[in-house]
Amino acid sequence: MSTETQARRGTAAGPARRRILDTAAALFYAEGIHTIGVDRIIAEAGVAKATFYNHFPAKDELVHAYLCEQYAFQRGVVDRLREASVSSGNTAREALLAIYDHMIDYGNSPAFRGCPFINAAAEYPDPAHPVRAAVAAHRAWFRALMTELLTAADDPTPERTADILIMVRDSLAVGCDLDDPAALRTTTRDLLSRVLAGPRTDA
Amino acid sequence: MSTETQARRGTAAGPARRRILDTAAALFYAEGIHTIGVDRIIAEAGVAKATFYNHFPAKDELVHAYLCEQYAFQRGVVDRLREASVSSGNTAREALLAIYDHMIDYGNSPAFRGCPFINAAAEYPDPAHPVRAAVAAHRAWFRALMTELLTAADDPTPERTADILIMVRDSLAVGCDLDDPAALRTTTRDLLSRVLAGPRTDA
DNA sequence: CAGAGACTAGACAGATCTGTCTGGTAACGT
DNA sequence: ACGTTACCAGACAGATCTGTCTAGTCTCTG
Repeated sequence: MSTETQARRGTAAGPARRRILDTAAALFYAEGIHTIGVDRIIAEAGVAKATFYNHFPAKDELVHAYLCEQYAFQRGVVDRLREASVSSGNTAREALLAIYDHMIDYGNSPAFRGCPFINAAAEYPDPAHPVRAAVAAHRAWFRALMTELLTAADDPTPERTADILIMVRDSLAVGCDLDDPAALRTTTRDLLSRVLAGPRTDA
Repeated sequence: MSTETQARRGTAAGPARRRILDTAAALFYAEGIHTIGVDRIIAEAGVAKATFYNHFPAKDELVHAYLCEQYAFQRGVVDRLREASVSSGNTAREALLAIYDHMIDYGNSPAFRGCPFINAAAEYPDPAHPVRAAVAAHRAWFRALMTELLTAADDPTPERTADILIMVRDSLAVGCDLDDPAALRTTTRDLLSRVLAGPRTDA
């Protein structure tokens, strides 16, 4: 099969599959995974049921694809932020803070409803479920990213501080959904200022 | 109706209602709320369906009761911890750290599956739903508790630091479920040491 | 003893969910 | 022109979910 055909209506990138994934992502994120039925996704995506089950043999496959796309999306955002930071001549510490500023902005957007991975994990408690593996992959990526930036920023204990920054990320996602996200802007910056220079020696 | 009768099999404290609440709490927490059907609660509690719907007119009422009990339970635990701390002559700061140590222990228990309130909120995104109100009440209590202890511990900015400690709590709950809870013991203590003496002036 | 109230057992209705299957349309490549 | 393939429309099966209802038991109270 020619690549030209694939680009137009190939199995891997057909417009139906895209529509399914986009509507599923919006619905899963906004209303939860278990509450959204396949019928609703089909109706809102304007897709036949057979087409849906042709692209995704089971609902779980769609859920997994949804998380994989979220993962890729976040990596893309971070990559662009880092490039912008590098081309501006920023330090690694400034690049790291830019990532958190972006997360705070995102948490303040009206559609924000928490971290898709944390929310999915709450709905899939079984550690052996593929959803949990997707969540773990995303977390491993973020941990490595933090460690790398902290090392470049000459943090005295990059792995340790990275673990702390993951905690900051998680609490930011939870708090922006459950508390006042505007207040968390100040709180998070304060927290980062207390965290980013290493453990205290004067306490 | 005499209180004696109530104690034995009264409407407010019948053993059937207790069994329903206990099994529902265990199942909701371990496997999620939407995934647990009323039939399963009824079967595992050994209760007739009519009895269930007599005590809880709808499943949502049971969910709400489940969260209210969790709230009461946590308040009880904290109250006992504070009393123990006071009778040991501990400072407010030590009492606060004891609460976090207890949360870390809890997060390291094998049955730990995250914070029941955060998990419930993930399953009930609608801000107008009673579940969200129960979550907000619990968070308001915890914020007030932190502020009180920090004020007693002479923290220079108790409200601000309290907001940060809520973030620490949330990330602890998420992380103990999704990451290695044993590692979070060290990480959290490190984080608290960086946080608890106020914002840095040397950075 | 008689009545009230909590409880059990389980059928039942109606909706919804996942997944399958049939049948038809339209665009493409050979 | 023909076959392939992606797609649409919708019926259907089987399970499961919430909630209602009937009928009967048991225990305590008056």
